[in-house]
Amino acid sequence: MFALVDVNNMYVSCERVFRPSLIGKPVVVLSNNDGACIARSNEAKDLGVQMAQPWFEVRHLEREAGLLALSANFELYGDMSTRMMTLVAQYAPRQEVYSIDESFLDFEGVSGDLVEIGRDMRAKVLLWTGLPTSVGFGPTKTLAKLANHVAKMADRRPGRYDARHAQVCHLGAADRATRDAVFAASEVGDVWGIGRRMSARLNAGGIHTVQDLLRADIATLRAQFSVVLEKTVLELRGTPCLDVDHAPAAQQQMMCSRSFGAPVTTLAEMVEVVSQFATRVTEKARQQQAAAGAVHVFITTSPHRRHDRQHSQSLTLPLVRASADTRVIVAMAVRAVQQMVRPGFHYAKAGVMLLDLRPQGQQQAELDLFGTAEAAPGAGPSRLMAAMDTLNQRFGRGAVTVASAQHQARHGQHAGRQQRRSPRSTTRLAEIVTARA
DNA sequence: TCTGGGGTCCTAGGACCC
DNA sequence: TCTGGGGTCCTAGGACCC
Repeated sequence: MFALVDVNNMYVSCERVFRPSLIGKPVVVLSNNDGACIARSNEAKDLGVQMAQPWFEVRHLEREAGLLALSANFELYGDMSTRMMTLVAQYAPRQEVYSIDESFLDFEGVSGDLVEIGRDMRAKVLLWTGLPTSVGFGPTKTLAKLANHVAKMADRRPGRYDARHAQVCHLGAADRATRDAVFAASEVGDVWGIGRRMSARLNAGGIHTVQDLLRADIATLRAQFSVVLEKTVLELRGTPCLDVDHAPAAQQQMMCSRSFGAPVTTLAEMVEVVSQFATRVTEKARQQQAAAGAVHVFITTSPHRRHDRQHSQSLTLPLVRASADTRVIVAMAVRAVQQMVRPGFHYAKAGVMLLDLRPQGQQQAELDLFGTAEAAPGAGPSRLMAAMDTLNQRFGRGAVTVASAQHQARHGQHAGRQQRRSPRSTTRLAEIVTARA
């Protein structure tokens, strides 16, 4: 039996732990430039705020309805996530950390009443971290996900699902009538793996609820959609197609991208920002002892500014030798933007992606054919890069960087607006919570 | 004025192989 | 006149996830 445990409205809940006055109020957490809502409290959802909705569209609710907005504080969320994951891992032999706020647990071989175990786990996470969670159990990951959705909705929207499912829902133990009631009350779009596009197509074919989907002919579904949907339906029927991935393979790619606080119009500015992104993503690669085989860079104007001339372009540059050296990656990224940036455009976003990641130091001997060995600083863990990482860790990001990123590091003009960020209470001593006597 | 930042997997089509 | 067929690998793009 599988469980899916996740934190309700994760980012908002993290903020509430340190600012209890936010409890019960409509709260959103904003993306990097304070641009869009990336997390909403239930109260904010009830006001009609949508996921990823631009802040300027809902800003009027600040006055009209007391909506509160905070800048994202990922350092805090990441740390809270680790605490919560460590706690729930103790309840089952195998865990897959699926996202910052979600974890699959495999209860194979565990005896006892799972609903009771789920309630105990919820209570402990709440007591020890302050984070409210929902727990769903099912014989497949997809059913555990659905059960989790039911647990949350039964708590939030009494009437849609049986109140007994609130907070902890076990679809694997439910009798047939109970399960059917859940399937009939769930829309296909509520199912893990069925997004907006597929929902629309399924709806057009008369399939609206999970019950409809389970009654449909699976071969036809596979032919008209894909094996992905076929697997999803099999999982909903109780046939496991997906296992808990407790030892995930190393990442294949990683990215650093950002929308700009102000449009970038010149090559010189673009070189600065992209150098910064390249620096950051290479740092991340080194943390995972990975080296990149290729660098992918993209730049784009804002598709939302309809009156602007649009330009989106990307370029992938292969590396002769895999590298995790900031100088090498920045040089490639700069070369890419030099080929792409055109005058007269207002660029709104750019990103640097490292592709074809492999363990650092794993070099193929035949590449030395090119005689690049002595000029290949990315070949192993470089002392220079290690020193740079240490300095930046101690003195703050950007303390030491490559020259082309320097201007940005000093001025941070494209670093983005983040005017509403809360203290990083659990990871910075200087920002620790003060209790009044 | 102002619109997130990460990832994964699957498929189709082309290049290339024998 | 008539010009193979099957396999693999790679890439781009699309769909999904949070």
